[in-house]
Amino acid sequence: MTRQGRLEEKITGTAERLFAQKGFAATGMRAIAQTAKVSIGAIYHHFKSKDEILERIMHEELERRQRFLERLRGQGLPLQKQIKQIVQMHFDLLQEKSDAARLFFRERFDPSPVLRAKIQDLYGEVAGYVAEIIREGIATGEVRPCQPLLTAYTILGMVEAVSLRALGKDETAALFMKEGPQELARSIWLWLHLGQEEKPA
Amino acid sequence: MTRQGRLEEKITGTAERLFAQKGFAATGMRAIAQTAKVSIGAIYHHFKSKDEILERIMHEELERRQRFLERLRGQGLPLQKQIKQIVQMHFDLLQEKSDAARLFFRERFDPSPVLRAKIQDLYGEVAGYVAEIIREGIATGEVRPCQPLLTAYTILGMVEAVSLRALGKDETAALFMKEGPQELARSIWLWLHLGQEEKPA
Amino acid sequence: MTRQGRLEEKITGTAERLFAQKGFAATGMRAIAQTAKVSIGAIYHHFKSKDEILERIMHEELERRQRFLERLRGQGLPLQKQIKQIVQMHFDLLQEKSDAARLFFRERFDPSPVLRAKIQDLYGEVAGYVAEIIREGIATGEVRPCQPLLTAYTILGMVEAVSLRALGKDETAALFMKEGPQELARSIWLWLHLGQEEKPA
Amino acid sequence: MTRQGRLEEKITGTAERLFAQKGFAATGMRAIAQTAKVSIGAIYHHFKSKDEILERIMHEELERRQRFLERLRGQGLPLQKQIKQIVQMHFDLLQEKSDAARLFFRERFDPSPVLRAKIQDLYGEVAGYVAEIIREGIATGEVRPCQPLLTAYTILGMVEAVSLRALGKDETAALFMKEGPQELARSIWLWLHLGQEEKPA
DNA sequence: AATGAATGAGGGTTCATTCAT
DNA sequence: AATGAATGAACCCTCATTCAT
Repeated sequence: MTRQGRLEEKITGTAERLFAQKGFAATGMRAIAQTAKVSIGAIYHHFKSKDEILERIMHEELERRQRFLERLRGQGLPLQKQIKQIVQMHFDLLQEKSDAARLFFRERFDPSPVLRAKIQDLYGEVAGYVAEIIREGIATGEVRPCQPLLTAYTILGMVEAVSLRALGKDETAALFMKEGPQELARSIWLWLHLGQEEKPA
Repeated sequence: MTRQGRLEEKITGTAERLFAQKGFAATGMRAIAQTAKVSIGAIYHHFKSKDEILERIMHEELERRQRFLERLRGQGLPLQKQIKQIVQMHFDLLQEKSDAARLFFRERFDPSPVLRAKIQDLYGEVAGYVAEIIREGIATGEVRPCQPLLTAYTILGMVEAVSLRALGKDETAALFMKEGPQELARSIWLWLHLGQEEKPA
Repeated sequence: MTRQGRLEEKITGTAERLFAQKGFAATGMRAIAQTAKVSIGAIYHHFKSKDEILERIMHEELERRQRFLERLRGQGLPLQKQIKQIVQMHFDLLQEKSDAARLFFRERFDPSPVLRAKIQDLYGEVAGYVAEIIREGIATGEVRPCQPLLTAYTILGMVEAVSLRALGKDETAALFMKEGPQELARSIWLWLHLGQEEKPA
Repeated sequence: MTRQGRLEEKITGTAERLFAQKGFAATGMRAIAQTAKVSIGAIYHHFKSKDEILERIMHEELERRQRFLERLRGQGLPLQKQIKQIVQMHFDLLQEKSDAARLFFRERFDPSPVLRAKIQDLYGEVAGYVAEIIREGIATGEVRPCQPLLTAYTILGMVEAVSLRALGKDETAALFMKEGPQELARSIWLWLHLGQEEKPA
């Protein structure tokens, strides 16, 4: 059992890295086998197909995010704190498993319809959760009136754009990785919160 | 000349559609040739490689945006109006050539390093233009102090996230396509414009 | 192991024949696979490329000659006998593996620069050994003074010209195959040995 | 007419060079067309096929040698002089049209059966002529007893080996080109002539 | 559980040649 | 006479996957 887990992790870990570096389509099973120092037969013993490897990696990554959101939901934190936490989670996962994040950015469209649907569902779930927060904020008067779901997508877009840039290797990327979370959380809160005073002005 | 142009357009048009649907890597030259009702040889007569087809499509699409921005620059519109126009353009092109847009969202990471560099360059130009607008806004006091280029990337990220969702086929997508432009333009303006009064608070 | 060796031999054997008949460039991998009743994939499992097949054939053939020469070297035969043996070996290998010999005559110029260099190196080794014999002959006074390496090349040229003609299917070829070895050995010895008495004349 | 000739020469000249450099199979029609600054259509207007280009080049080169031999035959020169002339011709043609010579060495086996037969015929003719000279020499006692045709092939082999080496670009090649003809002519004569005194010894 | 030899369809690309202009 | 766009078979090679061991 432990042995099994070890081998599977070795495979998914290697695949994650290679897929992130060269892309799913461009990474061959032979490359995975050789890099992971495992026989091709062994891979097929644990995974039905190449698609399944990607699926397993993505699935795990998605679950991680879902678990986080569920935990967050139960804590009843104030709105501003929740936003901060969501942004922070994004960057934490980015640093902790940058390959998985990179892979996530790349292969959002490529995989099998099943997996693609799964990914879009999760994305929708995250967006829905954020929209819910916004909706509540509007109700309590903390947030200016707006289309909640659309605004949620907009916020996720901002976070993603900055994350993506933060994955680079230059100084700007380093700066983004370091200051991105606070700056974004502050900006977003500002933006949601303050808008309401502006209209009359 | 006209004949040549026709054939090349037939090829790029078909390729654009297939690449957008199945992905660049998963689309074979044979598939392009058969779908476009053209011989493989003819394709290679006009394009050096499969990469060059993608390159040409991307190049044209990005040039379209550049041309628009240049025209916009010459009109001397007020800042808020310019932002609105840029967001609107994004959505217009999205509706007019949804395949190209979809393709652009996919293959930003996949193609050969050369092509990737080219795409990033052209993308950088668009971002640069937006940054320039922001810079001017800061100078006139209309925009709160910020790093213009990074803010530009953030804005493009917002627009992209909403655009991407708008490409779907459900109700939400329709809603985003319809209300996205105004809502985004308003949001972005708000965000850029308002921050400055907040700091002292 | 045995299985592997069998398959590789089947491939090289078939390739040897086809290359010799139609030429390296004109022989396709499909033709080799079909003739050898082996899948294309199997060929590529054992050989990195088409070039490598040729390389392996050539290498083996040249090694065969090298092994012979090494054995010969250890026997300490008189010079005239050694020459006779070398010529005889040439013709024996010609009869035993006429395809390989034919192939050798063709493709000396065609293959990739890398392979060409390899072939020339191995050829050079054979020539070097002959040159060594000549050098020893000069030292003992049995051979007239001459540039040993160049004389070696000349000798190999003589043998090759006759061999090549002997590969045909007519009467002359049969005659050459039968009388070539003795006649050549006699001629070469004569040529090397006798020159020295002439100069004074 | 003159125009035609010019264009055809331009094509054969270019092809000769390219075939000699990269080999017949590896040289494409497009490469010939571009290098010769001629359209592909124009080539096909003057030559039925790629094979025909090679055929025309070879044919011309072969005829050149035949004409020489016929002229030589009519002159009734002494044996030694004839050998010298034949060797000299070989080297003259080598220097004058080194590409054609190189090509001749390469593509002796590759071309169509028709052309291959033609080449072998000429080779046989040259050998036959040399054999005839030897036969006469034996009759007059100037040459030691030997198998004339076999000896002729041997001689041609020597000349070829040295020629081939002389086509290189190093110092040895230069030396061979310069001294090869005399040295070879002397060696061969020596060899043919002197052998007879040896046997009794 | 684990191996890696074997499969063969399909990949992108090149080629000599044709033919409408 | 001359052009070069168009053809499509064939090129070498890679691939995910299977299966006997």
